[in-house]
Order: sequence, then structure tokens, then C-alpha cells
Amino acid sequence: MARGQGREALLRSASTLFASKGYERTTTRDIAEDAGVDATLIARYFGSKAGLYLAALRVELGEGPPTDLLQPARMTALLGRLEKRGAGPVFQSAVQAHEDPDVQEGAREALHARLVTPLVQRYLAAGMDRPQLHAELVTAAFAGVALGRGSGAFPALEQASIEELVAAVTELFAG
Amino acid sequence: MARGQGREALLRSASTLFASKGYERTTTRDIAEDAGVDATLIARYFGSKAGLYLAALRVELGEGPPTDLLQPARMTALLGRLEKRGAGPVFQSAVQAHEDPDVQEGAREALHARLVTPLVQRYLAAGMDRPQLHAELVTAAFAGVALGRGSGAFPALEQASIEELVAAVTELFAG
DNA sequence: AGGTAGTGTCATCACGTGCTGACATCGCTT
DNA sequence: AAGCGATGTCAGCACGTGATGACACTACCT
Repeated sequence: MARGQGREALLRSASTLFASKGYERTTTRDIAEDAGVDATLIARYFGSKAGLYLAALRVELGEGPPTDLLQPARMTALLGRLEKRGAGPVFQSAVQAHEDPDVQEGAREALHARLVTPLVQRYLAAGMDRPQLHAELVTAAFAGVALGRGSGAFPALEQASIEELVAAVTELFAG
Repeated sequence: MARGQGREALLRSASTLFASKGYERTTTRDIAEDAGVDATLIARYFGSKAGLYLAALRVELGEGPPTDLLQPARMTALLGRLEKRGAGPVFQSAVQAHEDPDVQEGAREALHARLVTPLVQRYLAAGMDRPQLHAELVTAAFAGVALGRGSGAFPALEQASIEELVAAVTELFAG
């Protein structure tokens, strides 16, 4: 393993595993093995499991332009990413509170910067009332769909293609 | 503790705690303490933690009439219940896969019987195309809203009253 | 070459988990 | 009262968890 590469590998594996199994069910040993790295390095680089989670959150946050998810292109990109890599810690945080307050706050921040705020801008520009509430509502609903797609509880939802899904969701949220 | 009361208490506490903290983060000792009962009884009555979870699922499933959630009255009731007791294991299952296949299947079943199937009926009666997909989509989205309300990630969503919420969600899903 | 900080390895700890087995107690039937 | 099964109690085990401290190796600078 070349210099400094372990850190990146850990971040990648952490993002994937936290997404697919959730925070609790993912162990530091899992992550380390997936990354091909000793588990001790997590403590060294990120201080703790929670630290690694936060770091993975920030990576995920940094990606992509801040366009709102009602743009079909953005929604397609988002769902496509889900297809390959799972929903990611950010979406997880939309749907379940976290034990560690720092992690909780970091997740909230990431979620709003990436998804809620752009939507608020759109609604504001459109002159809609209660833009914040509507933006949060749509984001939460979208998170439900995104996560539901990988939960094994919605067969039809999982079988639908991304194009079908984007069309259906857009139609649903248009009203 | 009177005869046979421990079992009911365990079911109640399990439903509440599983809802608020999720399956992994809830320990059998937590549940037992909340129920005012010895933790060993879980093994005796339900065989295991997973067994208790499934039992709690079935209790939750048995409640209420099978009207679809787009009926304002039903949605109000559902959200009101959430207000008091948390989202419940059924909603949790909509959004994250479970490790144990039996539990996974039980959860899927409960979710469909309670929420998806009634919606399919409605869409079928309305002559909508792809009723199954749309029903699952709406259920997933609603689960996102329901869970998002207690996740600490959506301040405006949490502050909104049930009436406001029902109005906003109904409007959103009407299109 | 030698020193130093960064990087990786190993053994191990303290703790919480779900679960089990042996025992005590209660309530009913005979 | 005696027996018996259902119900509750207690101590403890086996395991996996996150985390730590001591040590070895490597790359880079002087």
C-alpha cells in the first residue's frame, strides 16, 4: 500500500458500507477489510468510527453542483449514483436520528447544503409560500424513495428503471 | 407484575424503542427495563430479539382498518400516532434492509398489507396505470416524511402541525 | 548515514451484546 | 395438601465491538 493511500481507501469503503448496512451494523473491521487496510488506521486517521463517518459525510457533501433535485438531470444523476453505490450516509441521516450529537449535526448540515437549500431557493424564486417546509418535505419524501429502493420492501420500486422512476417522481412532486 | 402481563409490556416497550432508536441500537436490556421486566423473558416468550421484533410488527400490523393513506382522516391518524409513539418498526423496514431474512420478509409483508395494498386498490379503481409502482412510490415517500419528522434533520418539518402536514403532503401527492 | 515524522502491524483490553441454564415462585388442578 | 406447569429471577458465558499502546517499517530531509 503506497503512502497515504490507506486513508482514501478507508473513506471509499466507509461510504459504501455505511450506505448499504447503516452505521451500527457496519463495523470498523468490515471497513478496514474492504479497504485492504488494518483497522487500527481508522483510529489513527479519523480518531474514531464516528470521525470516519463524518469524514465520509463531508466527502459525499463535496461532490456535485448545488442544483436542486427537481431538475430531471440532477435527479437522474442522484438515482444513478444510488444504483451503483447505495444511498450514502447523507440519506441515512434524513431518516434516523444519530446517537452522537456531533454526527447528527454534521449529517443535518450536509443534507441541507446538498438538497434542502437548493430547493428552498427554487421555491422562493417561484413565489411559493412556506418554502422551507416544502423543501424539507420533498427532500424527506425523496429520501424515502431513494432508501426504499434498496430496502427490499418495495419490489416494483426496485425493478423500475431510473427513467421510469424519474418520470414518476417528478410527476408526483409536480402537484 | 401480574400473571402474563410481562409479555404485553415487552411488546409495547419493544414497539416504542425499536421505533425511536432502530433495531440495532435497541438492546434487549433496554426493552426489559422499559417494560419493568427481566430481560430473560424475551428469550422465553419470543425466542430471541428477532422474534420479539416480529411479534411487535404483527401487533402493529393488526391495528386499524385497511383504508389507504391518501384519505385525510387516515393520514391524520397515522401522523398522530407517530407523534406519540414514533414511527414503528413497519416504517423502519421501508427504509432499510434487515439482516435476518425472516424479519425482512415479515416487515415487507406488514408494510404491504397495511399501506401498499390499499393504495393499489385505490389506483386500480381510479384506472391509473402502473398502480403497484405508484403505490410503492407513495408509500416510500410517505415513510420518508414520517421518519424524517423524527430524525432531527428537518427542523421545519418537525415544527409543523399535523394539520399543516396533512395538507402539504396531500397536496404534494395529489398530482 | 542518520534522524524524524509519517505510516502500517500486532497483541490485547474493557465493555456491551444476545443468550443460556439452573433455580425460585406463583396459580391452578386434583 | 400435593403435584405441576407456567411465570419470573439470577449469575454468567461466549462473542463481537471500538479502542489503545508498544513496536516495526518506510520515505524524506539534512
